[in-house]
Amino acid sequence: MNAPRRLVAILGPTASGKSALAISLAEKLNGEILCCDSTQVYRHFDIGTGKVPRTEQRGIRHHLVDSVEPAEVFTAGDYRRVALETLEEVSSRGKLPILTVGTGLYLRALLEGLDDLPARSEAIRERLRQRAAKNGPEYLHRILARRDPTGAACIAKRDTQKIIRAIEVSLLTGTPASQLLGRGRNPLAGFVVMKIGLMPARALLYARIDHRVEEMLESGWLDELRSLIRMGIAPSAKPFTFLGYAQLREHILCGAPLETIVREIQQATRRYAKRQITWFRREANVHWFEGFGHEEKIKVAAENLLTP
RNA sequence: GGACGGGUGGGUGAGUGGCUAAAACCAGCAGACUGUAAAUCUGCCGCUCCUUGCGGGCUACGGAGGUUCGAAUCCUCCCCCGUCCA
Repeated sequence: MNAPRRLVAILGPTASGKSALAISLAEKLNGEILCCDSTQVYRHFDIGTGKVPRTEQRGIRHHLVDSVEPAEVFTAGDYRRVALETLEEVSSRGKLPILTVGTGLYLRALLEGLDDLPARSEAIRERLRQRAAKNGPEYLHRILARRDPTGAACIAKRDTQKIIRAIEVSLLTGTPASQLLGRGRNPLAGFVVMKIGLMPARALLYARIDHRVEEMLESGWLDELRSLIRMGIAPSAKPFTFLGYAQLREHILCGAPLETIVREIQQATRRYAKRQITWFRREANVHWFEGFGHEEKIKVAAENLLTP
């Protein structure tokens, strides 16, 4: 049995300075960065997803960024597969893997594993959505209640997305999803995980989010989007639904006033940050720091925590 | 100076005698979430008390009075805002 290797995960809401802290730690601790973010894995969507530009990476390797094409659908299961390989590869070279975590579900998928459930089936989903459209918003929940009463009790009547997945799983496996959950999870083995959480004061975080949206626009976000549209990426491609991209597209294609759009994006981003915070609060064994990752004192404190 | 229109909870705004602590929406807060997760969904949202109940008390619809068993809603005066006339 090999000695357990180390893995660092930096979690925090958007704009809390995860990247800055990760780069600083990587420089000092011989690390490389693995992104754990559902949007940065997409190629060509750079500014709005908050990717660190090459010029600011300070020579630290960033993995898992830009690994799929915009037209592809990338899910938590896919992330787990790719991330496991990368983790193995990085750590086999003696480098400390540092995860920057914006997407809590992806971190959970990697650390705790996913049950062995079938992947999505577009055909089933399409059929269910059509029937739902005809029969009202709570129709699908009634279907689920018949097939899987236990599962249905845990999902809100109008949470169509989760209901569809539950029905999908029960159709594909012949067994209610609620009975399959919690059986085949295979947690990550062989790593000691250190979780560092960034939790700046709410008001400061919100102010920084607002400011960052402006900065993204100043650094050419709109031009990036225009060129993405010109590239001919299908309008239904997933990355076009990402925060900000969706709203800015309205501006470009329908002429919605930019000023209003900016406020909407800031608002939506603040709400997103709040959801991330809710998720991360439940995460076990996190060393929380009350500040931003780019603050010198936080960098020092985090480094001390990781250097025995 | 005169004529209208208007002032409602953090914001927009409905309500024109009791069913109204006051619709709806937004913001805010809290929560759930195993293959779309930057997604999707849920709850709370005047203050306060407890035996946490479709519970009690207090405060609230610009201000002060009044009518009424009962007023955000009707009347009087005052203050403020907008538009128009002088």
